[in-house]
Amino acid sequence: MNKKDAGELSGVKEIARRAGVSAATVDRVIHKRKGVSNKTRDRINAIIAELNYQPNLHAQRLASRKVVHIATLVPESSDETSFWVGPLKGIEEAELEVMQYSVKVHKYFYNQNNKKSFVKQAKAILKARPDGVLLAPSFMEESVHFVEDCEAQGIPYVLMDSDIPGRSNLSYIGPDLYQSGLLAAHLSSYLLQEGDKVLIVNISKEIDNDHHLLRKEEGFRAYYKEHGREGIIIKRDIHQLDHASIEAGISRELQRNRSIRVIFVTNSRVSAVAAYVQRLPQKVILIGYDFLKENIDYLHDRTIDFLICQKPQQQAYKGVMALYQHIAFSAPLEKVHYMPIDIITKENFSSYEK
Amino acid sequence: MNKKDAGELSGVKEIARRAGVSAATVDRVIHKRKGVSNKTRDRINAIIAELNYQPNLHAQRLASRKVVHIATLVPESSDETSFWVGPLKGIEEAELEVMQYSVKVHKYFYNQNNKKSFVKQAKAILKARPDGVLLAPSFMEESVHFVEDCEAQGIPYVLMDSDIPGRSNLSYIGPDLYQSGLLAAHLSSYLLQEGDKVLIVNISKEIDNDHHLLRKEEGFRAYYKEHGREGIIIKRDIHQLDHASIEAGISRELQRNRSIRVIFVTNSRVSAVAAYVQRLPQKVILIGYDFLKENIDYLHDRTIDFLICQKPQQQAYKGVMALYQHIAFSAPLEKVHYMPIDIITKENFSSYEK
DNA sequence: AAAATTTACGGGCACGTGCCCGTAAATTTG
DNA sequence: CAAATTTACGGGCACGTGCCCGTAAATTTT
Repeated sequence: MNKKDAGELSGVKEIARRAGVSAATVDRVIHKRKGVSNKTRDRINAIIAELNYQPNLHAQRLASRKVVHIATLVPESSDETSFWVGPLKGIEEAELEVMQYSVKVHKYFYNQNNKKSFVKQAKAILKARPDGVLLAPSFMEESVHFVEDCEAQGIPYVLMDSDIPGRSNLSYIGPDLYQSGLLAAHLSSYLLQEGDKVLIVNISKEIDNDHHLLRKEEGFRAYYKEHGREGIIIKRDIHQLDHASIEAGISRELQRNRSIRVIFVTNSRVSAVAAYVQRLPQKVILIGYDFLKENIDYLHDRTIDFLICQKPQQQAYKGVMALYQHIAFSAPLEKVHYMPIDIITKENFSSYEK
Repeated sequence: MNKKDAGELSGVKEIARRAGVSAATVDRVIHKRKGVSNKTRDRINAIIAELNYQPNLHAQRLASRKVVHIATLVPESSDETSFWVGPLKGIEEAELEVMQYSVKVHKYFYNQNNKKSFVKQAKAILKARPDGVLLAPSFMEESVHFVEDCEAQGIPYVLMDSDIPGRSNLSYIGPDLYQSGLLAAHLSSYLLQEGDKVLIVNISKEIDNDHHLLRKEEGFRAYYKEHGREGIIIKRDIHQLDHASIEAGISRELQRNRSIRVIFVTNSRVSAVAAYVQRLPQKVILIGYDFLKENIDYLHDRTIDFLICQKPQQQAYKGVMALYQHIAFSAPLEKVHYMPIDIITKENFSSYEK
């Protein structure tokens, strides 16, 4: 680690020297503040372009006396699913990393089965006027509303886990749900023998509003349609989340159709299905979603064969970081950032990075 | 973005105030320099612990007048495989990110088929005395030697892509090769019907020295051994890299054994196998390694069914960054950091993050 | 043409840390 | 016990940027 060759100055001072002005004037040009004659401004801008000046982020952040406020709005983790523990960890990881640099993260939570709680929290955020918002939308109509309010107030926001269909021009970090369904279909296609059937299972209180499930199912069906084998798909919607209802739904389908060999559960509730499937005499292949304790347990004893996962923790982490970079350093917000689609099996789950 | 509530000081100055000394003295304690009485040192250390003081990295980096030199030693990308383009990109990505902060990355390359070139480059690095080294080892004996020299000179180093078997206590970022073979076996097990066989293909000039291939094969075999089905495995080593030799090797096995249904190629040369398999009348399932243009093309037309991949670009990026963090901020070097094992198919390759 | 205002710019401090240099006080040496 | 040396500490500048404040010069108003 050698000493730096000192001597020539760099950054704003170097620009100032070349332009024959003071650093303060260069600063005014960079920040587009007034108080500089057009002539000087042009001269300085030319030099900035010529040197391809990039500000030193360390110095910038150090000198800035601003506190950045970021608000996050995600579901609280419930008994029904521990999925949201992951994103929360991601948020906290990011928080820990940036908090010593004058950034505050304000965490808001809503109940996934309760629209009102979402609206209430959204209102609270708007009142607090943060510098940026990370949102995991669940209730489509209300989410659209909230996002519009943010735009009206000029608050940048990032969506995660699920986008809002039909709306472009916003920043999204999360899975490509359609591709994810396609992939599940591709995987399952290898496992089917002549005459076998596939059962798609949607488990949600509001399936019709659940963009997540619907989009995955679309992708899944699209694959078999492309291959002219739509006929082998059977589908079952289950609107109650308790184990008894789920078991009843699945067992009915299995009795009705003996040749079901693969079950594709479109979300993380796959463990509830596994609890039933485990007790069956015949082997049924189970494909589901998300790296959760309860799912991994069934993966471990091979009741669940594949889990598809999209790094929920990293999603949230990246969401917060992207916002921070955008606000603090005016870095551009990527329009869409699809997370990789990971396939987890008994063999590789131990090295899976959340 | 509000103004920060000014008033109370923070960092070193706050510690100094509480201890009733100057900031310079605190600084001496932090950096373990002499010139402080034991009494004062203890008092200051207590306060540091109490406040859980973490230095401001922005200020630290800004104030430091050191230039950090990092050397990287990886294979040059050849006609035979474009694999090393990925890691190189990762290195350059990291370089771009840190170069404005007084970090210089010096890139050295060797020819994978030429031990001497490796030794020569290694020597050149030692002579340049960098602050850290990122190494992708190929020739085991020579790599061990190089690593020992680094240790002797006190230069921290990180291995990537392949570790050195039997040596612990070094930093490694890359795949868990054994697990990777296990996973391939698990995948393949779903695709086999009664009576089918699996063909393992190793393609390398120095198979016996190639830790990569051997370790993957071990994992693969272990899976079938565990399930009492070792008998279905057939193996073929191919020592020449040209297409004709590869084709000859594969076709011989296929003729000898008509029930081969799955071919597992233990490295990125799978595309050469695909070129042959594509022309066969029957469908053979192909599993191979690495996200390369030539492999993706065959994935796209479904000649290759699965590619296993371990984010080569990210490996290199993380390697450089880990070194930088370690040297510049004396962050700890993780002993082992296994990259996730990703399964790439036609459906998900477009969202794969290298 | 003098006064009031606006424009255009420079000086200088602050952010938190690293580190050189100067100097009283403590200790060792003659 | 004075002189030489060592120890223990404080002062202060630098890193590159942000931004407040002061002030000549240019422009407008009376």
